[in-house]
Amino acid sequence: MATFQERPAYVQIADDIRRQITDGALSAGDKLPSEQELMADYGVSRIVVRMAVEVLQNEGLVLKQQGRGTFVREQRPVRQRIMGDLYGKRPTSSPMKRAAEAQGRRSEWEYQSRRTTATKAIAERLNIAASDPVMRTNYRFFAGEEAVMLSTSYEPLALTEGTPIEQPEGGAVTGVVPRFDSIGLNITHVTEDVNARAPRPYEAEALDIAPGVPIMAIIRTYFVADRPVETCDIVVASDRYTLTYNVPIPPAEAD
Amino acid sequence: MATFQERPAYVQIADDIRRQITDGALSAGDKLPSEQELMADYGVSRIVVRMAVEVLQNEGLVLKQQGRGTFVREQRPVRQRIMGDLYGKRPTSSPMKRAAEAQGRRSEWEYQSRRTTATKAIAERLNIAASDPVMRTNYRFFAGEEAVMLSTSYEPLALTEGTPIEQPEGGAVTGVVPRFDSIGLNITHVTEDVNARAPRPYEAEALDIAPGVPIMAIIRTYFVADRPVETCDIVVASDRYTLTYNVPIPPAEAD
DNA sequence: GTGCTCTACTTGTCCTATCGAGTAGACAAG
DNA sequence: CTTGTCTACTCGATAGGACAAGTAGAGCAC
Repeated sequence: MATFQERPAYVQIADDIRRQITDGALSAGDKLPSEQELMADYGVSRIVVRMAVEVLQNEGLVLKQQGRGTFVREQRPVRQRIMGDLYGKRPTSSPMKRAAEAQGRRSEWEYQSRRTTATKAIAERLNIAASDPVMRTNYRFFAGEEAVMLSTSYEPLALTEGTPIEQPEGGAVTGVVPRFDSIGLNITHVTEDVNARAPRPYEAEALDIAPGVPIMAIIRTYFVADRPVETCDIVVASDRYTLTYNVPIPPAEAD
Repeated sequence: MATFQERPAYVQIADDIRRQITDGALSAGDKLPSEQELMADYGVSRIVVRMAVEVLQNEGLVLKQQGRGTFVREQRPVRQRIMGDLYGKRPTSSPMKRAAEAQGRRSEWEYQSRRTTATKAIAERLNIAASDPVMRTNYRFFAGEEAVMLSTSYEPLALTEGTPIEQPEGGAVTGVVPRFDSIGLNITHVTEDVNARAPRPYEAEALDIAPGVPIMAIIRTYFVADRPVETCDIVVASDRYTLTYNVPIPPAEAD
């Protein structure tokens, strides 16, 4: 019997509009027909066209604006965040500052540091005991007016307490590597665990993230040999940032 | 007058359920109340509870299943894809194979190679002329039964034509680095540009991606000094993979 | 010209309703 | 005990309607 299962109308309409976007019949900035027009064009009720357009918005292809209409989104992750691209040079400032300066932008950020104790998850990442004291710093990075990156860093106070770098910001030296260099802890490598997910509501608000745009969540940890000295949760909007990693391939060993 | 703008009912209901999930009142695998129950609980119509639950599904927090109910999703990116963690050893097989073997899984993949010409975008990445001949290979990688990664690689035929590695797969040597080693091109480094976005419909189907789960799109390019020799588009589901990068920090230069 | 209001158009929110389709458990038939 | 069927419950798709709220342009008052 195998009744041919017809695909839902809203899916077919979404497919049709998506094809127009990928084919270029509709390009970035163009206005889609209004809901009334789409209802007439496809001969369906309003809920169907709303579901179709919502599919496209969740795919990040269009942006609905109340009172104005629905518009094809621009696809443009303009900024780059570069890791492992130091060309053999040890950094003398923070990665954020370097990336901004490389693109001729002023870098600006807000921060708030606070003494606290490690949660279980943070303790595990720093290889310390849960409830050991840490310095937690919340950052908001800006490019011009808009916030582009959120970050929360954790440093074990066992390492920094009483040193000039106990406070991550406001001292003479900026950047994790130079700061730890200044107290004789020479960072050897950094790991980044990258994942993507939909933004939490407060992240969407803080970073002004459009519907349908996921965020990239980075867990970064600095090491001195095998000992973690700083770990950090970073959140960036995927429509504004591309993460770039440059990984050297070591030469073959001589046997 | 400043009429206090009450937030929409469906947003408030979504907030309430989200809070129950983050607080642990509802944990992974738990079933949410049915739409009928939620209608009664909150005193709203069905469309409102459906909109509320849809918000949560788009955030990746719950999964709706027709005929069964709505369930809190598990948050568990189990697999890791590790780059730059070679501990000084030049790889002798593909990264995919190494990651699978490190976790005790068999690695399996399908592929299809085809001679074609470079598109403008690919030509730019390989630093060749548009419409120069390239070998394109589509991959689907599996872990057990499920597909976990899609990949499309491009190699300039100007480099490989007539050599034993003209076909990326099926030869004696596997993995990009060993293959190019075998024809005397010693890869020096690899760059990866990472971005996140909602899956395209065919990607969602091929990788069996649940609603609300974004993908990570990686552009990987292998270089011999400054010359690109292979470039590749990789797509992985963000609920199954974490990308891990290990970046060495070079020692300070002696002045 | 400047500023205001009015209006038409757009999407947002929410309602009642109906039928379809997938699931799972109860239960009867074998 | 196994198998098939029936049924209650679940979410999916769609119709048609109402009013709210944001936008932009026309046109009027100054």
